[in-house]
Amino acid sequence: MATERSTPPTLLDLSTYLLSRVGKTARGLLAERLAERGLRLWDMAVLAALADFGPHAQRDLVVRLGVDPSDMAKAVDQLAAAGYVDRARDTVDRRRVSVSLTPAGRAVLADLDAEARTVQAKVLAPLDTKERQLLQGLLLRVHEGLAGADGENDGQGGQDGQDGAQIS
Amino acid sequence: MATERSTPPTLLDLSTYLLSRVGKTARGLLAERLAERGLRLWDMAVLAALADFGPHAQRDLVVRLGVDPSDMAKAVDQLAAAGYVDRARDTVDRRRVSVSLTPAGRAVLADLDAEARTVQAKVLAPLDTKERQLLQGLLLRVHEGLAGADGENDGQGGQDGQDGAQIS
DNA sequence: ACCTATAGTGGGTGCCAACCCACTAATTTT
DNA sequence: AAAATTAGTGGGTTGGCACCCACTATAGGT
Repeated sequence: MATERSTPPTLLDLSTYLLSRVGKTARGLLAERLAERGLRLWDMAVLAALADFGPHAQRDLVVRLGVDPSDMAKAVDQLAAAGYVDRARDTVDRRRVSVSLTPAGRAVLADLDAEARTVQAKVLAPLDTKERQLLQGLLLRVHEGLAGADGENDGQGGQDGQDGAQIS
Repeated sequence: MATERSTPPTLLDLSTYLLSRVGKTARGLLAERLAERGLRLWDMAVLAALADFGPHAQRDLVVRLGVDPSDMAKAVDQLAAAGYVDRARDTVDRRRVSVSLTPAGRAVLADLDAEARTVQAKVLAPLDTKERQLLQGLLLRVHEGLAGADGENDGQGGQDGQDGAQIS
């Protein structure tokens, strides 16, 4: 029988395609794990930001992660409900809400990180250690490039422009 | 002022994250271009499949690309309306609809391919030619690994399982 | 012919990401 | 102290993807 599941070479030849395809799979697998804990991908991003940079005003999280303030509010809300972060009004500027990681939050993050690495191992299975590092390095540079050159937000009519620095 | 847009190192250290992030950007940029022509990412996949493997019964496209038959119907419908593919009932088995690329379709595909390469150039800007090839090779292997290892459609309980070979 | 299986379609669902606006509360400016 | 600005929220919209079911038309087996 002819038609097995095979991707058209035209596509396979496009790094863009591979990137997008593999990326999506990776994202999907990870998201699946996170979902088991009732979290989404960028709840993890928030936790990571707090862990790496310490407590943030919610506003700063918004800036750092490039999400809509309104969405951030929802995310933080959820994380607070789960006990992973604390929300406290800033004493000096009482408009601000200072968000900080709880021990539970730190623990979950470690957990998620472990999960991520498991997924990673699965996804990158065909590569040996050296190659993985190579890939990591290349991706990192590409990522940095994107962050910098993101420049021309031509704001085309599109209703779902994905400029920002979204995670999920 | 402190908080500039910087991604938490915890995340940057995860290839999974980079993959997903960069992949998403790539996808986004490409999708944006396609959208200008009223196409979506996997309209392109359909065109590519037809170009690479010749006319397909719609059913075979479904198998090859791993999409829902119903969704394929819609996609083909749209492509046909745009004049990029021809739909003809198979003379031997009149249940089947044979889908083939029109010259217009072929032209658009070439066009899209060019667009994709433009996007690619932008995304991979930080890398030199050799590195791009390296990346391409690594991704290709990872992709193959995923295709193979995904093995059985385990039909996990998940509500949005992303098994298949989806493009978009 | 009858029954079952297969190809394609149409309609509709749930989920999630990304946005946007209107509103409150607190703060800074004048 | 009024006006303007900024932080956070709540509510709701849009669009895409993946999925599923019911239905028609055609084939094939017996």
